[in-house]
Amino acid sequence: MAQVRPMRADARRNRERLLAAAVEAFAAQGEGASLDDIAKRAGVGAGTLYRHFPTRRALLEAMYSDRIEAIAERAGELAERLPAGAALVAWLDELGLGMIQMRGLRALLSSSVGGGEEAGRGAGGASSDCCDPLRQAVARLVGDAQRAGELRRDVGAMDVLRLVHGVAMACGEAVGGTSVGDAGDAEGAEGAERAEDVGERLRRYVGLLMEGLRARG
Amino acid sequence: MAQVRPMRADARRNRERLLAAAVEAFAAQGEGASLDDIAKRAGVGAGTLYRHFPTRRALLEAMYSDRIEAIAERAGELAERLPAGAALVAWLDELGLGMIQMRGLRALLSSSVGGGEEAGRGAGGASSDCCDPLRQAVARLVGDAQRAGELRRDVGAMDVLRLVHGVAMACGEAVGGTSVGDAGDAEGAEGAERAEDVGERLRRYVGLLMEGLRARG
DNA sequence: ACCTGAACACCGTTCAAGT
DNA sequence: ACCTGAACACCGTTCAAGT
Repeated sequence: MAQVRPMRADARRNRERLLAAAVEAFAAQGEGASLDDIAKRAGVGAGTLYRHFPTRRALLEAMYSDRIEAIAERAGELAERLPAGAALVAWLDELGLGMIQMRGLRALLSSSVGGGEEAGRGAGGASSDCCDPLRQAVARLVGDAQRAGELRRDVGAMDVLRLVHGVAMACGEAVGGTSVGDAGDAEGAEGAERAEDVGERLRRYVGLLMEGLRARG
Repeated sequence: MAQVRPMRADARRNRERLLAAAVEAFAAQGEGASLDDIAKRAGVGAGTLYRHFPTRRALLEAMYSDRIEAIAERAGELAERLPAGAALVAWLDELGLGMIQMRGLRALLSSSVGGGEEAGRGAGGASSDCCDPLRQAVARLVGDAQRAGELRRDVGAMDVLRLVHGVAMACGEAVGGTSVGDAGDAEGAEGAERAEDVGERLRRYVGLLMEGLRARG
């Protein structure tokens, strides 16, 4: 699992630089930022990027895997502190906010959850997946809520994940952090909204959704 | 609104050919089919495509405007034949199925509804929009259902549109009609599912969603 | 008035040559 | 073992030349 032999010092440094540049680029230009551009920002050759991250998806996974695991771990904390139904709602809010903040994560989950066609699945063993921790987390919370009689028993964990994913995608685009002074359209980020507004909308939508998923007494 | 002067015969013919080729290409290759390819299929020069459809979005709008209007008109029929709540559900099912069948329509609605970043809004007067008929249709059905006491009054028509759009996006990719024998991955359309399965899932999800949106008596 | 297709810019991806 | 960067293929877009 871990590297058999530690990476050469320059390789490790390049890897870090690439990841940092990628975070910047995706934040500023959204998904589909130019890979060539990322390599240049990082000050490495294009080939080096491909050596470390053979696909765009691999790069996204590396960027977000820490954050994904952190979100997955929150499930355990919430499950301890809150009743099962509330824990599920709270966790889904956090997941949705994560997807709104990290544009790339949406594409990842998209292909991981069977949602869309962006960020094509890697060729090969399609099964192992960076979103596995999320799947496990939602399975646990959904199971708890069902056993507690707070959630319909005719929906599965994947249904819940898919629905929240869809809702988050439908919530709109929050205006990104460091938007570079693009020479493009005037009027600034047309159509984008204040991050808080989008976040609030997400919570409303997750609430409505949960209303439908709640077990009827 | 209508053409001031009728198009020259060859122009009209090319336009038809381009639309037919586009329908084929989008069905076979999904969104983001090559525009150059579409021009070649249609047997016209690349410049001709741009003359008729300056942006990818313009092409998609022209392709789907008939279908969009047909769906919008269904709202009136359903409103006459069914109680307000049932009419809304039935119409949302049809809209969702439309979005699943027409991959391009999802991207259109995405940008139209403030959902995603695909299919960038056309520069210029962003207000007029091919999805206006859908907006009007949903506004009518939502209003009816609210007046009939069958729908919460704290949600707006756009909320409903966004939610159903999100749910449809989350439903997964139906396997397309005429999938050309691509030399790509083995195993056929990996991850795509039988159209009926996706359609059934959509109906389930719309049902769950409506459960949350229903007015509590 | 409209069409053609060569030309240009840009991006992803590969690979021979370097250290 | 890893990096570089030129080279290639592909796609969107424009525009001078044609009819």
